[in-house]
Amino acid sequence: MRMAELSADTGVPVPTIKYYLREGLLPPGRPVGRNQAEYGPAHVRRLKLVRALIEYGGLSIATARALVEHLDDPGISSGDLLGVAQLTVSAQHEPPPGPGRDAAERVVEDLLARMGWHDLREHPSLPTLIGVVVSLSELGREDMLPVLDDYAAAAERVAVADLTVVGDLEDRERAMEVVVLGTLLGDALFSSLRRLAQAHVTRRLHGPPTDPDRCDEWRPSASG
Amino acid sequence: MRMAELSADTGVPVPTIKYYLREGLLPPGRPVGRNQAEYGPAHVRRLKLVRALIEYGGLSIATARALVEHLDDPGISSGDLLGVAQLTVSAQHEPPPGPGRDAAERVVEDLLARMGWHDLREHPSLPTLIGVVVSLSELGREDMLPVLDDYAAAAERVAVADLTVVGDLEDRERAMEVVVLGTLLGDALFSSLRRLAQAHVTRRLHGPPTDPDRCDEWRPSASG
DNA sequence: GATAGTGGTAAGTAGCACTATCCACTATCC
DNA sequence: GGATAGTGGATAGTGCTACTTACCACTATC
Repeated sequence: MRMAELSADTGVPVPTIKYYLREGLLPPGRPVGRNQAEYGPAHVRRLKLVRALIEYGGLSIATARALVEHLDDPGISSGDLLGVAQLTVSAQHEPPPGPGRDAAERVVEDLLARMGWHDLREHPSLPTLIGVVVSLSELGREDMLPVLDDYAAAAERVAVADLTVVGDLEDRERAMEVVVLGTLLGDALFSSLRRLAQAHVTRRLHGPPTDPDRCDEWRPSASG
Repeated sequence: MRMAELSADTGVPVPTIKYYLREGLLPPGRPVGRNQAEYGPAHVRRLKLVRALIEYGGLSIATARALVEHLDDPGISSGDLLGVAQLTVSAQHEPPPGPGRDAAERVVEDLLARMGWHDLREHPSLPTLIGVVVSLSELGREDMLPVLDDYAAAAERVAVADLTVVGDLEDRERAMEVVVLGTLLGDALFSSLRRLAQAHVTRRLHGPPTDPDRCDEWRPSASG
């Protein structure tokens, strides 16, 4: 398989494939002659994986590279990879110190205690969680904090489902892929479902949108 | 209140405030003299809101502007705003047509039917959902599709919690804010909680990460 | 033997989110 | 009342990212 076929199979333009090769997102093909190389199904797969991570997982090129490097690393377990995937994907939003932050930390600590989630003080997602709570408090929206318990319960349910799928696999390479895809595409999956569920629940509670002139705002048009 | 105080209260640099004023993210102050203007608490609030939307909601400047424009629009209900918020925040990922897409559409349709979610055919989040399913199928990860039911059930639980908070409010302006914040910061909130839950569940099932040398990869360091 | 395609590299581009600089003017402090 | 810092407003520039274009010597194919 040459580059044109690789491009056709994945929908990724040839110059972009060259770029990904340069950036190490895609391993080079098996060289065959001075300026010819052979690509296989593994390249198609990797390219689709990278595109999915970037498009739906919202990863940057650099983050995607870090992830696929770990994917190729034989000395890493799927549990470790989960941590790496989580780290690479969590933007570090260190909230500014102050009384607001201290209060938010207490809120989050209490939540973790209620859930029975222990020893997560070092987790890279904690600062983001605390930062969101700080923002909500500064905006005077403490009335939104009680939903944290519902969110956490739902999150635990999702996590159990995630880990169950991984647990069924003994093939290490596949397990790693499931971890990465589950962590990253799972976010996109869940937020889509959340929006759909919101629409469903809203309609059940309040009926359809009140202003018929605005229904077209649900369609893809402007202001994206 | 002058610009310097506005900057001090929010942590946003003065040139950035000027930029936001130019871009319409922040309404101009009440003019007082030829080159002086007065800002109030509403400006502080709006600025914090915008920062939260951008930082934790991941919105672009253009999307944030579209949202705050709708926030100021008196002729829009909170139900409509939910739709607008969802639309502005959902990146439109139209998956390419083909047999893979048809199959994915059927998978999603069945899921919606099982959940009892009707009349969502036009919802802007559907293409994203279908796109993720297409990606998973193309990567041969159909074994991840069964978790969709768990995700959807969790999403419904979260949506009910979301809408309950909104329903408690009669003040329209506050309700709109809750909708926007809930939709956008809720994503960040939930994915943080999901990662924490994954860590918790993983540890309960498999014990701590196997390779102690890799534990430092949980800390913020490289490869972001 | 003409043409299209190949791998590889260097340079260019478009968009985004600021940031710097300048301006005439004003408020404030000594 | 004069120096200084700050104001609103505009234009231009910056740094980054994710490609895209252009070019090269070479090769496969018609």
